[in-house]
Order: sequence, then structure tokens, then C-alpha cells
Amino acid sequence: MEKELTPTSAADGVEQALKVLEGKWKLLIMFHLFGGKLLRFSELERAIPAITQKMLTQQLRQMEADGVVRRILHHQLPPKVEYGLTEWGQALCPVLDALLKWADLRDDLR
Amino acid sequence: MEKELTPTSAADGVEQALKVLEGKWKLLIMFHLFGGKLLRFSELERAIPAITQKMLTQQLRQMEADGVVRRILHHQLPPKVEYGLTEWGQALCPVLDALLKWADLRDDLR
DNA sequence: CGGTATCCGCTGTGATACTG
DNA sequence: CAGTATCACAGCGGATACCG
Repeated sequence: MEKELTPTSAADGVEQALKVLEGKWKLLIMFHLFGGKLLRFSELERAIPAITQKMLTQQLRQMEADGVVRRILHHQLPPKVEYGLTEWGQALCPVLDALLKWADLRDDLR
Repeated sequence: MEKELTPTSAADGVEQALKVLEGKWKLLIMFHLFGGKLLRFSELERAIPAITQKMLTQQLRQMEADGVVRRILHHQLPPKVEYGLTEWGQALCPVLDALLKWADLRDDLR
């Protein structure tokens, strides 16, 4: 089925997509997880030294709720939690590439 | 020359690109201007009834400064101003398409 | 180890009034 | 017609302390 595409509906669709990326640390977290990598909470903290625990938790929770990140809980002592991208999260990679290329285009066009 | 691409530099590049799109009304304005359309200030106001004059001015000024929108001033009475996309602005169209498709993918993947 | 809870400042947005 | 100026407010993110 075809969707009708008015300026309003198109802008709305893109905004839905962008909302998933909004948040000061989400892109950085994603780029650390691309390639199917799994990282523990503490490994993410070390990979992103400037982030606070609060923000790391908050951003991960939102990304999980949005379906880009999955949380893998290993029941053991001490507790171990790993984070990775979902299939949908990995599908974002080419889109982000396109955005990077668009940013580069600016220099070429002027 | 090749750029080295660390998670940090990649996230940074994407953030630069996204900053241009941030702002409550910018996407909506862009979608009204795609296809080489030129619209007057008052036409944009009518096309986007919920926007205030302040926000329309502010978003247009920022988009102009960022290089996605161009302002065409016709010296006549009464004054006439038209807004359109720059070449770089129009180059964003396929990228936004990719984002739309990514958003649609979510439903397919679960 | 992997989190929560709380307080607080800053920036983006809205409402409204005014202007060349 | 096409703006500018001012005030008010909500939500994001930072700092810090505490918890199972």
C-alpha cells in the first residue's frame, strides 16, 4: 500500500526517526557498538570517559525502549550486563554514512 | 586523503550534520521547499499555520547561516522576500528518504 | 558491578507586543 | 509584508550521593 506523502507527513516520519538518535550520547554509543560488538556497562564507561553513569543508563534505557539496543543480562556473580545493537540498530549504519557524506558535500559545493 | 574513522570522529561528523536539521520546524520548512519551490514568508506562514513569526524567522535565519536555505530579496513595494533551498539543501532529499525507509524497517523487523 | 535518586542551571520554544 | 524584542516556562543534561 502506498502512503500519501505531504510535507507534513514526511517531516513527521523523519522526526520519528531522528527522535531515536537524539540525545547527547546515543550516536557515540552506537558507533561503539557497530559491527556486532558487545560491551559491558563498565566498558562503555571507559570507552566514553566524559559520560556520567546517569546519562549512560538513561541513554541505554531509551535506546533499548526504541529498539536500537539490546541488553543481555548474564546471571552470575559479580553481575554482568552486555549491550549490543539490534538488527534494526545495525541497519542504521548506511544511513549515518549518507549523513556523513552529505556533511562532506558542503565543502565541495562552495 | 583518507580520514581516520574512530567512533568519536564518526559520531562527531554525524552530529555536525544533525545540528543542521535540529529545530522544531526545520524539516517541515525543508519539505515545503523541496523540488526547487520558492515561497514567500507569508506563504510559509500559511503552509505551517502552527508556527509563530518568531520561530519562522529564527529557523530560516539559522538554515540560511547553515547553507541549506537561500533568501531572495526583491526590492519592490510592498517588499517581497522568497525562500528556497540551496544546492546543498536539495542534496539532503535522498538522505531523508533513507531515514524514512529506516523508520519503516522497524515494523518489518519485529 | 551496575545501577537510582535528587537537585539545579541552561537552552530551546511559546506568547505577546511592537516596527520599518 | 516581513520582520524584532521581551518575558516566561519546560525538559535535557550535569553533579553528586546513595543502593542491591
